[in-house]
Amino acid sequence: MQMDERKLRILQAVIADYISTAQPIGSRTIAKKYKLGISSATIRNEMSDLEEMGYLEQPHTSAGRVPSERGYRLYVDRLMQIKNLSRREQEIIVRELGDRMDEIESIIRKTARILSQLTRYTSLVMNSHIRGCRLRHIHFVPVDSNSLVAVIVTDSGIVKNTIIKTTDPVSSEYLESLTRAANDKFAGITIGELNRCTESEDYKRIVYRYSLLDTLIPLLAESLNTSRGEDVYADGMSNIFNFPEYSDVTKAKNLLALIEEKEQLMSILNRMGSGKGVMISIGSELDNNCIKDCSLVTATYRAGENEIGKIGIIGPTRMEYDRVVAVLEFITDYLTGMVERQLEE
Amino acid sequence: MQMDERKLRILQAVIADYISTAQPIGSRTIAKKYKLGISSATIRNEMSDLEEMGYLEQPHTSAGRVPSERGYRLYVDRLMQIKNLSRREQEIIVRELGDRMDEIESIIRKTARILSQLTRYTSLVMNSHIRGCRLRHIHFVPVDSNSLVAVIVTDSGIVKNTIIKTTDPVSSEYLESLTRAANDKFAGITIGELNRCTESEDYKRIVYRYSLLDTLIPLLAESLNTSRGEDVYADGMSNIFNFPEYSDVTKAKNLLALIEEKEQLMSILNRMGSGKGVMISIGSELDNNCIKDCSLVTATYRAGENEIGKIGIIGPTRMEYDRVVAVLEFITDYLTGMVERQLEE
DNA sequence: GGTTAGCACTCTATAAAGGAGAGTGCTAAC
DNA sequence: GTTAGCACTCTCCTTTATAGAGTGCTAACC
Repeated sequence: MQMDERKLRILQAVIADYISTAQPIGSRTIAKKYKLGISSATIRNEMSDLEEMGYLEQPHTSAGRVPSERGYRLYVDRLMQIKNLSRREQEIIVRELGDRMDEIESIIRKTARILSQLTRYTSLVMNSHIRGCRLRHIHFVPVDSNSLVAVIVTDSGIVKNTIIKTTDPVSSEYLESLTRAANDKFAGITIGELNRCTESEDYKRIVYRYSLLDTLIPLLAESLNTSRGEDVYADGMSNIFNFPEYSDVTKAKNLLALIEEKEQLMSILNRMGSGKGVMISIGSELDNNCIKDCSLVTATYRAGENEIGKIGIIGPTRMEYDRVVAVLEFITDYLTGMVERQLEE
Repeated sequence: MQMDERKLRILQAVIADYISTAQPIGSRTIAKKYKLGISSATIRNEMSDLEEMGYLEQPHTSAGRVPSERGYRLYVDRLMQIKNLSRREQEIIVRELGDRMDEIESIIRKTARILSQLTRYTSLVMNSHIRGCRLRHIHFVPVDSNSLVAVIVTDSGIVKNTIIKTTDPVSSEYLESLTRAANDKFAGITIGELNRCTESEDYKRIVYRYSLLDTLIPLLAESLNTSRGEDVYADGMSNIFNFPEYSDVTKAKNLLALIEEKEQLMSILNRMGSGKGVMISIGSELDNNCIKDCSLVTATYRAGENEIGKIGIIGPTRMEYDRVVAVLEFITDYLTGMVERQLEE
């Protein structure tokens, strides 16, 4: 059995119809709705072939057909045409996100909100490790006699702060000179290098003068490098109830529980690959039992070569892939542009 | 018709049983399970009275009875006995939360996680406006030529940062002197006063020397005072599926959608009152149609007289109030203690 | 007068039975 | 290779019957 143009067009019609109706599709429906110039009987034969080839499935003998994971895979790889966003949708994105880098936390939330509103699915936004980012500024700010805040500004405009407790009291004057010294020495290196730089001659010289740094820098480096640096935010979770596939409560619960389990969710997102363009994982490709009837579509945005974060949409395998891909591409480009403008300054 | 001891005990039995079984309770069940020394027929008569008085309801003629909102209200006000947390549960809380004030964001998440795990309901954690908190330190940290971060540390140890864009380039030396000047003048006043202080003579004098402050302080004050200062975090949303009342998908969707709608959720939390002790709102008392079959139990934690935040549990009106109240009381006390230790330092 | 046993009655939930409808696969004709 | 026709299959919905739980009422009891 081999694939031909007509089979592809029938498969495309079945998938398009199933995505919009969630009902098994019969040969007559295809014959009526899509003017393929062939009768339902012919379509019936072709659909039977497509089933044999593994692209369609039958819920039961006398029902229509439903795309299989393999069918969706073929669809997203070869058949679907990515729709451009309407002018209005683009305007919404630009208006909501603004054109300047704001606080990272705020961008994450806004992005998640827009994603879920435009797609009507659940959106995920993850900010990655900032290991690869370069330190633009570091500031030590006193809190009380035994604790201080280290404020880090990276070249991509990300601001982070970490509370650090010290054993001995520290004066604010001392912190000021510490700030100056740290900026002199560490500005420009990457966060990842902070870990390793404790070996360098330069470091030893400066620690000799400012002994507290020897405690601070490792603490800081650790805090920035551990999982705390990574985080994932979800929005539009109630959207999952828009789809009949989640009228089964246990399925809805599974999905929701997974989304709340940030650790697991991040590992799934991290497995998605971070090449340029949009990544799609369908059903069992996700390799996680809780979401075996879900699809995940993600895109990575970056500053230069550094991955800054991932955005994604999770929903039923019967997903409007064309639309979701379009939205993700647009928003990723927009975010990347925003970061780049920031870098240029 | 008037209430007597026996009616109260029957009501208590009905509510306790309904909370654990979610099934309408019949007179025979009460007679068998709870040794009240009276027959089912007597109980039947009493239950009929309790219904007439508005404390019980009948789903249909030949079913058992279910507590009404009024019944729950009486129960939480007069009947329930708050259970103490087990040693093991207390240990979990202490272990997870630690004993020192960490970053506020991290505390919020941990608290939400513990709350939902211990109660098996959905937890809410809100941090309130920090208007009433006093400024301990303010620091301006350069980001790039046209933007800076204002880092605020309050006396209760809360750290906040806000990105501020400036029209003209600012040197980091200038920011340093600005930081010194601002600390001199503003340390010790409350965040709320930041708004009003622009009228004072002192302020005018300092602005005369550091003209940029005239732009920064209002921006900062606004950013700290607007809704951004308030935030609410939810955890354990998938727990709602543990309860048969949410096997109806539209109900689950309603609740979930409300929890995602932070603005509305905060206004509900803010309406809850912030007296000492635990507040309970049952069903229509919440005055919101989406959650008219939910109950919300909240507690406020504070530093001195300032409200720092609220923690709460939302779930079906058939809620284990006694347990939830115990958990909330314990955690609020614990958080308050943590803040106070911080203040003493 | 309050309490209780007994019983008829009501209502729901569950299972069984009987179409209606949609879709298929096969055959035979084009 | 394509198509019309048709018997067959399977689900879904409605109807019907039945079991079970619980009530309210009455009459007897202490």
